[in-house]
Amino acid sequence: SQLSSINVVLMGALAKEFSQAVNQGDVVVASGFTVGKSPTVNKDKLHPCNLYYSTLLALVVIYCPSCSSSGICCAPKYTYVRLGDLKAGPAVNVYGVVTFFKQPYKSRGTDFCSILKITDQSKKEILCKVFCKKLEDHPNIFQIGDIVRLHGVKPHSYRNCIELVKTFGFSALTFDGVVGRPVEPRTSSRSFHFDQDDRRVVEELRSWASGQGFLPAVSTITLSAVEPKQYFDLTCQLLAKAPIDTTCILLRVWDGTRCPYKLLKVIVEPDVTEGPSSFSAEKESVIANILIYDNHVESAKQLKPGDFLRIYNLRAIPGSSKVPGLTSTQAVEVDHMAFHLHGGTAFGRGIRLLPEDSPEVQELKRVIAAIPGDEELSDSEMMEVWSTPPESLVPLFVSFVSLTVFIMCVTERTCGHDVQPVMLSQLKRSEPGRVHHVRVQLRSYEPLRLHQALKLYCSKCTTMREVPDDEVVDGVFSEASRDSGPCSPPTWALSGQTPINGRSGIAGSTLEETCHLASTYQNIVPVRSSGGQMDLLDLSAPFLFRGRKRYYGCKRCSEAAVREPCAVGVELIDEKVVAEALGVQLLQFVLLMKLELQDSTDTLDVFLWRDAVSFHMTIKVQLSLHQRGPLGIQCWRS
DNA sequence: GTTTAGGGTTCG
Repeated sequence: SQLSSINVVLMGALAKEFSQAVNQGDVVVASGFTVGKSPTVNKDKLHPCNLYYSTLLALVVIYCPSCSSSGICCAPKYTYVRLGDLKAGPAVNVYGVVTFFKQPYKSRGTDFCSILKITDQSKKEILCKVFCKKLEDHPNIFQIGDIVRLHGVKPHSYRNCIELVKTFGFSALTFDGVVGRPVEPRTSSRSFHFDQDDRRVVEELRSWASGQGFLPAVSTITLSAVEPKQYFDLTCQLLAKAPIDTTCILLRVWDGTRCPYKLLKVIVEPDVTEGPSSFSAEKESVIANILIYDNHVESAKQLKPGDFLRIYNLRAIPGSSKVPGLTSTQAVEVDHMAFHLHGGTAFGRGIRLLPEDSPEVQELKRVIAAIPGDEELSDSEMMEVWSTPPESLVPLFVSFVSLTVFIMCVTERTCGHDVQPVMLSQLKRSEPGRVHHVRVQLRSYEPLRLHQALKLYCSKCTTMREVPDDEVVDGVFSEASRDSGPCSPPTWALSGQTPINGRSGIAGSTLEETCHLASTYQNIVPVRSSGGQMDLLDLSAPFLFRGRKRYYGCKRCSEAAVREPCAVGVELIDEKVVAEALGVQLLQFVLLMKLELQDSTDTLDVFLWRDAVSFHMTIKVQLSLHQRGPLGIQCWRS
């Protein structure tokens, strides 16, 4: 229509309230009206449509431009029916305390189905059935005792009982049911009506329910309190997960407490594990392996390491346990506690993600933070990570998809905190060598993976090179083994006490064998036979293996030869001692990053590089999980 | 203005 006016039809209490409040010239905002044909269009030639008041949704706000008075809200009062007064008939609105619930699950039809039972002061217990395609439209219930407000539910009679079924105009708000907690509605609705009366209803239901005794004394059980054969709800953080077979997925979780029973170990391939494939022995001892079956596999697939979860109706199974997907060669562990989430939805069985800001997650975070030794990675642990072959780091960092870099301040030794920030355009015009502060936005950064930032640096010739990947190193090893002929190693090289080791005299060892040896011997120097003499490998490969760490030498600056290290009187034979003995110029691990910064005036490329061991001071880097916040590992380097 | 499910432990 070209017409710029339209009729709005109000009825009932809203019409009365509106007529008392409105004045000519007021601005009116009408929301939630339905559009219908105007029956008078032929007579009045006005707009062919009218806006009609709809009982469940209409809201009118009046604003007076001349006096700038605040808007007057003429929303109709929603009316709520006591559960004891429900009769089969048109849609109603209700409040109730949740006494039973099933997480939304995929129905055989087109929607997800939520089942809940609610009660109120009338003590009538009513079953509610909610069918919605979108998960977020379902009531967001975490535990028994939560309070729901349901709009647009239709009372039906089924087997002589009144049930409520979601109908058109359905919406749900959920509240924590604990007396004293903030009254904050959980909902995906962008707008909803909630006022002091609603608050009062929630608080009344809370205090009524607290005296009724149907709320569980402890809402969930921790790993430390779980008993064999028990069914329980577990609030926990997901650390890693791995598929077992088509009907089973493994979740590795912890809740910050130690289970008094031995926990089932499940061995899976590291390359199918999402999240770290292993943890320190200390951490492993508090990690529970949970086998998730059948219909729950689908929801488990959506979870990410770092997520906080509640698993409902988990079963603790003592004794031997057959794990699907494992071959007969893997020993079945007897007397270890296994946790199963069986198929089906009986007893509310299911998994749900808990939001970061929920009191349960806040509490869980406190408990986890208090576990000794689980602070952020120490420098040595970080170094451990950095000097590990990049491939094995990938699972650890694959989830770090967003990298935020805060330029905090330059260290006190080089400038003071009173330096005023300058714009980038100004900075680019200034003379070199001066110290500046900038306040900028990070536009992009490279590399995207932390391990890719790791380089090898020679402090003598100041060149930098990439850390070779295993394929390259493998090549050097097999090349060396082809060359190997007989040679007589010096006697000192055969002793397990010395830092020199190699399968000299026969053939060179493979990279894999060397890594294996490195777990037994403190220092492994791979060697090859060259003209009957023992020689070092090409310096493209590490010249030294110490545990999981590998050390490299500079090809340009080393004058390498196999010599006995003069380790007499030296207590610790470390990489420096070995490098010196072999005439190898040791390469340092450094971190190199490129940042693209911008402000309103210009952009600037910044290269950061630093000794990996003392990477701190100038930059504070927060690595965070992009998805849903919580972190398996939160790294703050400062 | 349809259907789905309509609570009540797997069977690994």
